[in-house]
Amino acid sequence: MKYKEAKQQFIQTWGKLGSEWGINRTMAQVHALLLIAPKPLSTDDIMEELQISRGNANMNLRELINWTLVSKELVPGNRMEYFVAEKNIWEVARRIASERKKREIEPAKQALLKLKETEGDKKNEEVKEFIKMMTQLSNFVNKMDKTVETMMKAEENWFFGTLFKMM
Amino acid sequence: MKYKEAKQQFIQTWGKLGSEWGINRTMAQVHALLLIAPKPLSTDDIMEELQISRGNANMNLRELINWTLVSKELVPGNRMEYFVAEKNIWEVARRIASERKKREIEPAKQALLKLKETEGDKKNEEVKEFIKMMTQLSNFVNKMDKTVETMMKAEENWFFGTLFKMM
DNA sequence: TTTTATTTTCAATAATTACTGAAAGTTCAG
DNA sequence: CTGAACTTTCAGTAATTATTGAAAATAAAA
Repeated sequence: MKYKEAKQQFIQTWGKLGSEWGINRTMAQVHALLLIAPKPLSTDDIMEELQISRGNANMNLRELINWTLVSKELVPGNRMEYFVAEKNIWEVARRIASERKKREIEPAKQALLKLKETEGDKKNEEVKEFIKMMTQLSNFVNKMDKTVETMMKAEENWFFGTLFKMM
Repeated sequence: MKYKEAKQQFIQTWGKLGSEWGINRTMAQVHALLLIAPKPLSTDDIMEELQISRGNANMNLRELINWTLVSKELVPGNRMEYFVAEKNIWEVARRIASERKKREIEPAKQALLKLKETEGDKKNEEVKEFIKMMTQLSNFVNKMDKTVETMMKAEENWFFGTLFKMM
């Protein structure tokens, strides 16, 4: 496969994967573009490559910056803003994990913790089942949370190395 | 908090978490309802509880069955279909991981593997950067894939136990 | 300061995704 | 068989989510 085709296919693949995991498709495509760019890209570069509007490009770039996956870079002698992505994939994975933990897991964890304390007749089958399930879920989410924390602190080779020794 | 309120809140929480991770909100809500149900539920029960149409309830139940998270259960002396969810959360997690691996990770993995073999001038900065990134991503996805495989075979206490010894 | 370049915002609109409800299909008791 | 009970499908519609583009805001240069 030729480079140009491969590039387009990567952008599509990354966009599709993102949208399957609840990430805006265009945001994932902008990320893909920056991941493979050997030099910083401007908003206009991104608009051109993905054929999207300035507003769309701008919003998704800001969002990628919020996710700490992309940062601004000043190109000397140039007023325009340029953007670069974090290129180390382990670091990328850690940052995504960290953001999703903060945005989605933690709130769910808090909610489950409260729900575990539901009042009610402990003899009632429904109430019993409910509390049992909330307890199970709460325990599980806590363990997943700790796993992500371990990952966030860990160095890649050590993490997977240790993990694969388990197998 | 009273049971009725807690139940509604759990359904909302689970639905929200699902939709944030690319799962149809209603499907997640049906799942929530079945997770806390002490007895099998009929399509009508679910329509009533979630205030949704028969078509919607039916489609989401089928989809949950495809995900192997829910199964049909025949209630003797009754023609109607009843549904139960797998209640062991570790098992639920394994099945979700297994399905997402199959549906989303594997295809991406295959695509990256092909893209790594992109032809082109190896002196060209863009081509060099592209191949470097595809190689990194491919390696990473392979490791994640293996991790999920380990998890799928493992018993919960052993898995988290071993993992937490790492910390 | 004024002008010009650039970024941000957001109301209007488009695109996508999800839902309804009734008709068609299936299953089973009589 | 036949008909009632129940399930599935899917065209039409509703709801949600994403995008555009132009005006407002900001920042740098003249």
